[in-house]
Amino acid sequence: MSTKTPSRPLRSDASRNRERIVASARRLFAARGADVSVDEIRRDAGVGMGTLYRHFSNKDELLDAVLEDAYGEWAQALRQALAEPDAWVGFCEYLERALALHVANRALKGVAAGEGARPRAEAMRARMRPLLRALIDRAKAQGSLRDDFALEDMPLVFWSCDRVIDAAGDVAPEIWRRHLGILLDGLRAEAATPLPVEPMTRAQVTRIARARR
Amino acid sequence: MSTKTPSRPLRSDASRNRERIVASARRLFAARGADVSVDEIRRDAGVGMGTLYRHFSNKDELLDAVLEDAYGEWAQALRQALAEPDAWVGFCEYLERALALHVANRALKGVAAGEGARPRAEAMRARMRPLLRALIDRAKAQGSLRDDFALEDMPLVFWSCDRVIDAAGDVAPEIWRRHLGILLDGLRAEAATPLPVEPMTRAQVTRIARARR
DNA sequence: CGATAACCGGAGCGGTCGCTCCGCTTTGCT
DNA sequence: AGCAAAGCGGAGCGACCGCTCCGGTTATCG
Repeated sequence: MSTKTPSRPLRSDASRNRERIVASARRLFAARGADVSVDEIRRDAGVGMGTLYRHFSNKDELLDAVLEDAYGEWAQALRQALAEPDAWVGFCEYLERALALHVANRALKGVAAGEGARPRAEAMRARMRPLLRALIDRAKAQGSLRDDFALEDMPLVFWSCDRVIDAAGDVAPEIWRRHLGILLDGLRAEAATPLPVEPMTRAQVTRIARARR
Repeated sequence: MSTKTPSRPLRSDASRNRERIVASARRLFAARGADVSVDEIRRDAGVGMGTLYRHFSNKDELLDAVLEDAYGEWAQALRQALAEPDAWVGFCEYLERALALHVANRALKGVAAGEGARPRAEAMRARMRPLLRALIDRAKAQGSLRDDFALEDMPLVFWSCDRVIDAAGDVAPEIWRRHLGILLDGLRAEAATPLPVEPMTRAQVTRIARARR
């Protein structure tokens, strides 16, 4: 009800306040993740609670709106990776760029795996899925990515690296690159050893995402 | 003040209640992790809040006491791993057994990396550290574990796998084995590619642990 | 058996959180 | 200029959390 294009344009004070909320939310969510409180955001923006909740019907909607740019950068990282002539390099660069975005914007945590009730994120994942599949297939065809890697293994990589980013915080802000390096060494075709468990099914991935909201 | 051996033995109702609290806590913490509320535990045990807090001066102390057996099993997994003739197999089995314990007892999450103010856990880590170093050095000497792996990389493995266990929950309860499999493939000496970042220092690991409580 | 210290339960405190409600103010059209 | 509608701020709700406090109960010992 609140973010739909209204019949009348916003009153000047309203649109000004909306911008201030978005700016504060963007800054605070990026710096400290999705569990910054709405109260802190509205204080930072210098508005009341009522003002915030007239523009965004709940916290998830605010998050989703504020993250829209980040979704775009994420999608661009994927397109750039596909443009890379070497399939393996492209695959690695995708992960590096996507995770660098997670470092710069800690509210992105969990978005790759589909957590939160955030329709824009859902839409982005749907658009990206075929590209991601292409990236993976291309690297497999090249013989560089291990053949038993599945699209549904992607959440493992993001869960894993996101956790390292979160845990290390400001104390070891670059250590996720080391973790990703080890993981990538394990994803090379030459390193492959039979894995003890089949990948998740799409249904499982979806159920896990749905359970986390 | 509460768990020290008292001058007098506990009154019969007191010791009975203590056992009920420990039993409930063990079951609930194991099933759902450390953030089960103390209120739920005391209700499950059928006692009042006062009773619980006379026996354990705070939640962390209850956790630490209840996890003591688990610490023992963990240490035993490490000793068994060192007894294994093949160094690499020993290394792998240590991780598999330790993480299987994390699945059976979700309150163990974060213990490997030193989170929480839990003295018994701290003591166990101190006792285990030299053994762990031996396990790693032995596997490196054998030429199976990559040479640039450091003791301080261990938290990466536990953070990473714990996160997968947590995320997958009951939907894909075995998928952590797949993740660990990929990670282990990346830890093999033959798979090693130069890593982009130095391992954490001991000081960093300590600071991270201290920050998380 | 009666005294008393130890033990009991749970209401309630002070703190989070996301979110609602409503009396007052401002804006922008007429 | 006047006025209704739109927008405003923030107190406060209800649900959590870990933990404290205290009046009533009960086990244990002389």
